[in-house]
Amino acid sequence: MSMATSTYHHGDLPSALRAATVELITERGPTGFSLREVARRAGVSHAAPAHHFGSSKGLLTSVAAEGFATLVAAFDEAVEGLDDPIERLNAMGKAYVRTALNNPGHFGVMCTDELVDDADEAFIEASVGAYQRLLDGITAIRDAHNPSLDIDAAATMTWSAVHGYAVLHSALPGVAEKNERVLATMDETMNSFTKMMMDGYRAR
Amino acid sequence: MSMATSTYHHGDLPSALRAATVELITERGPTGFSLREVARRAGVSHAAPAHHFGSSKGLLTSVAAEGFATLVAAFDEAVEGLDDPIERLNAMGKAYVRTALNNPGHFGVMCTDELVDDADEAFIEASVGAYQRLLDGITAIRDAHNPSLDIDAAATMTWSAVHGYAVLHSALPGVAEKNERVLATMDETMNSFTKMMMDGYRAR
DNA sequence: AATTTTCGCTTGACACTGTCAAGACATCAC
DNA sequence: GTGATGTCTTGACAGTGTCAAGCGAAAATT
Repeated sequence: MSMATSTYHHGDLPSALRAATVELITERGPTGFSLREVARRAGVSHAAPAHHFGSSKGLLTSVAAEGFATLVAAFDEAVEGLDDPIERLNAMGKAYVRTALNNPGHFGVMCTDELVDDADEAFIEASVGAYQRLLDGITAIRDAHNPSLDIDAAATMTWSAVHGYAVLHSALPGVAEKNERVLATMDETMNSFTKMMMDGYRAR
Repeated sequence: MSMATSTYHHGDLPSALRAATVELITERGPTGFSLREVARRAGVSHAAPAHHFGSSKGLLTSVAAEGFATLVAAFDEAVEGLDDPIERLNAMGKAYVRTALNNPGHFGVMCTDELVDDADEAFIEASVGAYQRLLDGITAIRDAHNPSLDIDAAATMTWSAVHGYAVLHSALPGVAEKNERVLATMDETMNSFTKMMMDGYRAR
């Protein structure tokens, strides 16, 4: 047989372990993560994860890469059909915060870089892919509104602002209460961000 | 006798434990932190920290509070003698990033909120004190430049941008190499941030 | 001055953690 | 069928946070 998700004894243990990891971190936060508890939830022995991911860092890195891939997909979906560069950047900002708050298990790992192996290929590819989306967005704004815009500075500030907002406003654990409230007001906040930043990015 | 720093057997064990914690986290990152290793470095038994701080969370909360107090002091020192509101906010932004990168042991704990007890009094006081400095700075800009500026939105974005910048650019461990390079270019980056944001905050 | 209480800290134990080496065992290639 | 491969288990190791009990010095009380 050739089911994509079926390999050997378990079926697709790596994916099951990632899923259990996300579930566990969503419940207890990155601190509450434990390789053995993940193994327990996946119904395998305590040393099974190490076989696939080497160490706990390997597993978390894989989860982080998955998170960045999700983010990239969210970016692409958010800008679909939008032409105006400012609208596109605004949509990406909202998509970033929304993805972060809706996937707290992933997000918590993605942005605590000491949990992650920066040299991992899949991780690098997904994360630079995400940043590239932002750079493209800023470049489009430069082309449309302000030829002398410093793309790196603008990109750094944009990413910092949105990332900082998400970090400061995502609570983990205890997602339900707080994150939903933030999501409710997030659109308006992002609109403010966009307006304030765009006034700066545009030529005067 | 009545030496302020001398209490009992050790002298001032709580402070010594905080110092050892900062040292340890600077070396190995928040993940590498261990209550027993801290006790070892302070030269006391493995359960001594719990006696003063209850749990590892208590110790880390105390370290975080110390970090916010340091930040408040850095804010106040940075704006001293400056009158122009924009200059003052710019100086505060630089002070934030500088403090974060120069005190990575503290900063790492301050901004991973699951390590910290949000209900701790000293922690609350120090952290809202820091945020209040920012609010005051934004308010001054509103008064001087733009009566209709939304203070909360501007404050959120400012804090997010600066915090996000610090988070994304502080490496831990491995401080020496990276953080110094960031610090070298940080002033210029913060000036860009200020310029871009101020164009947005000012009335058009 | 003697004695009790208080407080700082130690000791020992518990269940838990990540990682490593060795083995079991199903599948695949041949 | 036989060996090789890769998946997973088992067992052990040192290390962890936290708890209960105990020790001994200082302070308070008498």
